[in-house]
Parts: sequence; C-alpha cells; structure tokens
Amino acid sequence: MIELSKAEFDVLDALWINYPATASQIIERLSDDKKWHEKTIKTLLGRLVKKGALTFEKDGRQYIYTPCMERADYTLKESKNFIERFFSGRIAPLVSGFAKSEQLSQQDINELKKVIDDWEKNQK
Amino acid sequence: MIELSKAEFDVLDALWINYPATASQIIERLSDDKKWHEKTIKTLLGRLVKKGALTFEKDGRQYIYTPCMERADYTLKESKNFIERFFSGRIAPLVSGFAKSEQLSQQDINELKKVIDDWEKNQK
DNA sequence: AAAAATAGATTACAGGTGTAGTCTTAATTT
DNA sequence: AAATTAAGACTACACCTGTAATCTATTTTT
Repeated sequence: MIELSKAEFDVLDALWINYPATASQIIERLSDDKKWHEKTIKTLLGRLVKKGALTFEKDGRQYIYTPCMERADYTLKESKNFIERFFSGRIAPLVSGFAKSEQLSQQDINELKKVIDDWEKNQK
Repeated sequence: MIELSKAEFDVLDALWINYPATASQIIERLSDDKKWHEKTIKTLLGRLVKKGALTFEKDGRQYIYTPCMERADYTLKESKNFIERFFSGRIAPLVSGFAKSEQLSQQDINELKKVIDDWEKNQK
C-alpha cells in the first residue's frame, strides 16, 4: 500500500475534488484551508509522483496531474488499517466508542441504520 | 493531544494489557508479535515517558510503568481525528465504505445494531 | 530585446521515527 | 573478590516529513 503523509494526503485530496488539474489549480484550491507556500505544495506534488500516487502529462511547461487511485479505495485501505490497529479489525467497537462519549447525532444514527438496511437487503 | 508513533503505540498497547508493569514484562509481551530488539523497546519506553504517555516508579533499579491515559480515551481521540480527516467528521461513510467492499460480517452488523439500540434507549 | 514572472528541478534543514549500539553502574554468579 | 549480567542513560544514524529557498529554463510583459 502506498503510504502518504498527512500533508501529501491533503494535496491529493485537493486533486480528487476535480481532475486532471494543474499545480496552480491545486494550489488555488488549497489556499483557503492551508497557509502553505506554493513551493511547499510543489514539493508535495513531486513526492506524490515519486510515491506513485499521481501521474502527470506535460502541457507546454506545465504538468497536468491525475491521481493514480480513487479516494474511496484509498480511504477504505486506510480505514481497514486503522481499525485493525486500534480495534483488532472490528468496526463496532469504534462506533461504540463514539456512542459512549456522545459523539453521535441522530443524523449519524439514521445514516448508520440505512447502511445496515442496505447491507441486509443485499444479503438476500 | 499526545501524538504517538505506531511503534510507540504498540508498546503502550502492551502495557495496557496489564499494568503497572516492568520493562521486561512489556518486552516479554511484545516478543510474540514483534521481532524488536530489547533496546528498541527501551528506547520507545523512554520516548513514551518523555511524551507524557507513561509514568514510572522506581523499584530498586527497575522502573515500573503505568500509562497516563486509558486506551479507550486514546483510541477515541484517534478515531475522531481519523474520521475528521478522511470523512469530514461523519462516521456513516466509513461504515458504508466497509459495507460496499464487503468488509462486514453478520456479526459486525449485529454488533452495530446493538450499538444503535443502546444509543436509542439512552436518548429516552 | 531586456526584464520580470513562472514552471518545474534540485537543495536545505530541523524534528520525528524505526531500530538499535555503547556507556555506566549496580546486582548476581562463580 | 572478580567476572558477568542486566537496568537504564546516552548516542547513532538513515529515512520520512513539513516547510520552504535557490537554481534553471521558459514565457510573458514592458
């Protein structure tokens, strides 16, 4: 599995919003949340390419970047990893921890019910 | 929040199994899963103390370690962090991602239902 | 055409991390 | 008592990370 640092993920996440995209577009998108220097983002783009998380094509002297994987796939792998590390691979204890510490809203509960519902329908 | 590296967490996790405990006991517990040198674990214990995740009392020339926080508290904070980063703070998309990629067993579903049930009882 | 801006490439550098090795001192074994 | 072992302290070192600055080659602007 490709391992990304937090900062690298944030850059990739800005690309996932809409791609392919140029470095300047990515920098633009990140400018709201992060106060990163343009050079910092370029460095991170370079590292992402090196790690195989991005590819690019040249367009004149610009690069047009495309992610090499989908966000859902990446987050699924990270989630499995996380749940394995902290909860021995079981998801309920995570949710239960949230419930116990009052992190869950009625909306969360409704959404969770729907997920369960859909899962059960799918079993038939 | 105290930030622990993966290796540091694994050492702390071995202590959470049962504490207080000496370095040798922790090393013993870790010997099944990890092939770490004893010195490595000692280094990690030192770093954990420095970060404020552990304290110790002296017993002769040994230290007896105790965690400074509970596992559930630590994992809750990590979980919130994780879900914030990858799912904008909402838990259902994580579970949904699991469901879609067939990561959920009937047991997981049963456990999740119970969590929801308990939550609802608690609301009344 | 000369100057300035801009793209990416290369270099920088401190602090964290994994993974020990060496040093010092006290306890245990012979 | 001398030698060995074992506990923790200190040191090491390469790679990762966050966060850019500088260099080089084009474009764009004046």
